[in-house]
Amino acid sequence: MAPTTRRTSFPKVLIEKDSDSEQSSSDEEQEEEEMLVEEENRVAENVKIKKLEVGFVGNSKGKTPITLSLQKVCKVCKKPGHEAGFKGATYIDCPMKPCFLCKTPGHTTLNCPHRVSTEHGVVPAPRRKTTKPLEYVFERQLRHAIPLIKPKCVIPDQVHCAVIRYHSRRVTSLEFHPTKNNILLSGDKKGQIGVWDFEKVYEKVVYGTIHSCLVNTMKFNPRNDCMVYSASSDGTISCTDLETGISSSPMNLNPDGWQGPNTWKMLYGMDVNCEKGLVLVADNFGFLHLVDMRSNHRNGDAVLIHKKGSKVVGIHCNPLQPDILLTCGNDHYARIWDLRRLEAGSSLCNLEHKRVVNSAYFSPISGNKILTTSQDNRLRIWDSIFGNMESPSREIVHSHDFNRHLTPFKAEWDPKDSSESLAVVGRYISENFNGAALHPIDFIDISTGQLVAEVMDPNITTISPVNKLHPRDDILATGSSRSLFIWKPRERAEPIEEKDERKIIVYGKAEKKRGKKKGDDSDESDDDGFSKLKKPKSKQTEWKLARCSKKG
DNA sequence: AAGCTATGACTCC
DNA sequence: TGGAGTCCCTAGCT
Repeated sequence: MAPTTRRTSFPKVLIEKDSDSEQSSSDEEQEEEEMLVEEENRVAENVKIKKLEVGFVGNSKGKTPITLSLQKVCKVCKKPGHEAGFKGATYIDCPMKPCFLCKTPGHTTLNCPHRVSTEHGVVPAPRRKTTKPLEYVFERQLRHAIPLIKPKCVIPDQVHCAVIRYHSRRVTSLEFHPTKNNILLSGDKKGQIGVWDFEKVYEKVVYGTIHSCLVNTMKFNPRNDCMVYSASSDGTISCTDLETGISSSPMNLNPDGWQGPNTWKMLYGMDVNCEKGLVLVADNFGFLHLVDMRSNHRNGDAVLIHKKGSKVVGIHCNPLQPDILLTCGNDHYARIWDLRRLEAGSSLCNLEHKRVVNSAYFSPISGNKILTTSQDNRLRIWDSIFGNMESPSREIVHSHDFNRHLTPFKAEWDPKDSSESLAVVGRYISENFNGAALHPIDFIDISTGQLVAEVMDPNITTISPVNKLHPRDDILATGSSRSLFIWKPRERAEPIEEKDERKIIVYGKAEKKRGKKKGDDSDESDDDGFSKLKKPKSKQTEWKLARCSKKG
């Protein structure tokens, strides 16, 4: 049989035969075969072809040897002549594909005009002059509250402490305690919720029975900061007492258990409307549900707020007007609603995106701006909800690709920034930092698109999609894979001493494994994290061990 | 050390 | 409309 390989699926191993006794059954196949041969010949000049005799076929008289050509092809497009992948700590794109960063064809990430170097590329959306009365009111009444001169921002750029492999699955959500400055809550893919005092580092609790899968959002009860609401893909909202770990379920959308994927409801976006005493939560079928905080029971019927059957991933109540609601989801829209007259199709505004919208947040102080993160690798900013909402005020190209194995990236405002221009978001594509492929966490001035800072640590080689800035202190919390990190400004972060187990705690299986043969690791003890090329992933969590193993 | 797999959006037919 | 197939930088385990 002749190989019936399609051109688009060029094989890594070709079976060549010396005899051409068999003809292709169709012209198309023949043509394809010719193209393959042509390509092979062309590439043979550049790429070494190893030939390997593996056996014999044919009749008993003259056995014809099968020769395998191990020809190097691009793992992305399966075509020869180039190769995509890591060269050391630098990733080489496949030139046949559109740019991995801005998604436009004609160039690769390496020479993309939007490549993060000193600044992000900004695509200014057309800013139409409007004479809307609301915008006028905004200019008169609100603009003065926003300082024109931006305050100097302090970037938490050094890891202060960490718990490695704190969770048994990847971290999906983070939340700072509203009053206790040192408490960080973290939810994971398994449904566990961690409570960590990051100043006492070892003081941590993991509640493992609150949910059975992904903790998508956590919000504190504004009237009782000991209680936290959590929305999960198990279809429940839980209300948990952080002191005791005892939780109740004010809502369970899957009371009959698993009846198949078509009926299983999952809860994603959630927020609290303190004025009305409501918890608002949305599901994967496009519906919004309300829970009364006093009675801890459902309030009214579900309302369809996004395309039926599509996932609603984000809900945010306006900080100044809690009845104004911002939602976003898989139907490629962020939508603004008025809670006082909420019904299907009654949105005040629909903000169109090219792909799924991972998050949409009002600005934290005035509530007048909107920042969205979309899977088309763009952050979008609307400068005034009273202004022209037809198109965003700015689009910032930023690498935060969708990847089914990662928690979706969400750009988050700095709640302390009075100018409402600083946002933090993890970066997907890695950069070669002194020979290590690292995925930094970016601080972006969303009023200009400028990259204010990119923070990274040689020990964190995993992508950090979950980030939260502290409501009062200059602290950044990061969830990266199963680990948590607390960042502080370099001048204020206590340097982590070698052998310092007070600041970096390592949990998990690999530690035990490595612990047994700790002595064997002595030959790695000169590993400073920057000394090699792209470090193996397994090195990520060897932080403490790498430091501890430095002796003398 | 290579291979497996958890898993989701999107496109195509 | 829905099912099958595809997919570029994952992370962790065997």
